[in-house]
Amino acid sequence: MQCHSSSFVSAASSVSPWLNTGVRPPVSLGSSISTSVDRHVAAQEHLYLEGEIQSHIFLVLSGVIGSYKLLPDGRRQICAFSYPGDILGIECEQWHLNHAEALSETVVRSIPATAIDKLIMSEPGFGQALLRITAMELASTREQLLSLGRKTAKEKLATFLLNIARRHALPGMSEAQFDLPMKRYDIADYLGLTVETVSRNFTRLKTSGMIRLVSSQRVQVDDMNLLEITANGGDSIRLH
Amino acid sequence: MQCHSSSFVSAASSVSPWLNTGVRPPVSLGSSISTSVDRHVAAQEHLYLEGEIQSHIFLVLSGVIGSYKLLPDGRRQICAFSYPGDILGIECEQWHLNHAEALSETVVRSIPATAIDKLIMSEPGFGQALLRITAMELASTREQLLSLGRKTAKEKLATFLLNIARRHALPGMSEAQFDLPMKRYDIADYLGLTVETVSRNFTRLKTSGMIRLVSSQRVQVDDMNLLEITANGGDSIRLH
DNA sequence: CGTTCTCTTGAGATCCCTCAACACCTGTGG
DNA sequence: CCACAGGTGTTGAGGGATCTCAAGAGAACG
Repeated sequence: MQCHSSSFVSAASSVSPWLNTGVRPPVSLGSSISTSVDRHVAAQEHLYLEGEIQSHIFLVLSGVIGSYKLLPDGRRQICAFSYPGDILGIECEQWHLNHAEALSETVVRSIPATAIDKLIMSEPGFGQALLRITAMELASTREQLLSLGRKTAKEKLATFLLNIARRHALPGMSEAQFDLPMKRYDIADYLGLTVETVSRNFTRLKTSGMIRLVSSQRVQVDDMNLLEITANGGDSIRLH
Repeated sequence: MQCHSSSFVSAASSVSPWLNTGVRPPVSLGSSISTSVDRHVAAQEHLYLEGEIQSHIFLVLSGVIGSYKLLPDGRRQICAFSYPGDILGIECEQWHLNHAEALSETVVRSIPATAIDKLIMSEPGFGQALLRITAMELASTREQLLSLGRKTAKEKLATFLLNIARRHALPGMSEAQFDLPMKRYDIADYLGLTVETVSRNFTRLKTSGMIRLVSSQRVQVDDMNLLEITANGGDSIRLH
């Protein structure tokens, strides 16, 4: 289930000021990492478990990985979905602080931690790239905090769909239609809701004319504008 | 209201592998930064606003800073409290992605972004220290996601109090009693609740014998063990 | 063409929110 | 010294969004 690859990500990030100066180019990691390995991961298979020593970091090539935490009684919170192009597994400790599970059939490129360490020390721009990746992850996690803490179920779902739509709009692809690579149960655990509430709110978004479900896994956005307004709570009449 | 200081944080972090090898020392930033300035900030005063260009990063010396996001209708989510010793203001963009407000009278050391950039490029261990700080911030934000998404009000408050107690236990201080440097309203916006619910659950924790309120701002923990169990949902009988 | 998994829909229960009143504290001015 | 005002915290009553429990509808697969 493994095939070797000679390079990690093609473009190397240059050495440049991190904070205040200069343009911030899209992040891409290091130069050639001869030890990286592409690995096929079946749906439901785990990449790592909480508490395990962090031996690799991963670049998602296809599919989705869910990083999640559990409470003792089984309640689950998915902290992040990692889509193709995303990096996961960078931790502040030597062991992993959450579980990582493939939510669909997935291919990841796994890079040994030792290789990362070498690059950090040898290639000056590499550490900056890692910092930028981590800071971006932090920013989107904070965005998710706002969603979990202060948005209604309908707003949460609209926000989630909007984010996926935008991510799909990157190349020349239409942002109007896309696949949801994860199950309703996973969406629920990401949004801090139950499956039933997620399903009910899909229906509400359909009824409001924002989206259609081509299939239960494929979404067609009919009114991107209204979806965006809904995501930010703009359709509710709240005075404050 | 400003007094100059000659150094930022005394200890310099050394150049060492980031990921898998070696011990991970407690983080401390850079060597002498001659341009850093200590600044007194009144309660309710803002350090920066969302969208502003990021000109400085800040080290909290005393008090608390709240980093928060707003929805158009005024709903607020505090993403993080920054206590003495914490760094805030590291962003993945050139502008700030959230507001930062002093929640009590506060003193911060502000370091110009230009100085940070110089250190990143000149001192090899510095970028690693920033990376570790950001990764730690990400880890605690994910912990907060679990709280917001999956915990009950009582569990959220217990988790919050437990975290503060642990933070205060660091030197030789007792973790049993401490001040809450922020208002109920801020705690509510941090936990995704209303002030009333926060207040009611303070009462519930009191009634359960876990804590006492010396004053409304000062907490005495009587049963740390039970508090911890409550924080992780262990006192509710849930089978799953 | 069952079996299983997933998704949707319904009905009732529950936790938290909303609205409201009151208690407490502090500072101010009479 | 007291009256008052404003900010803060607590408590109560009722309502509503989401959860729980339950059943049925679709889709995937051997």
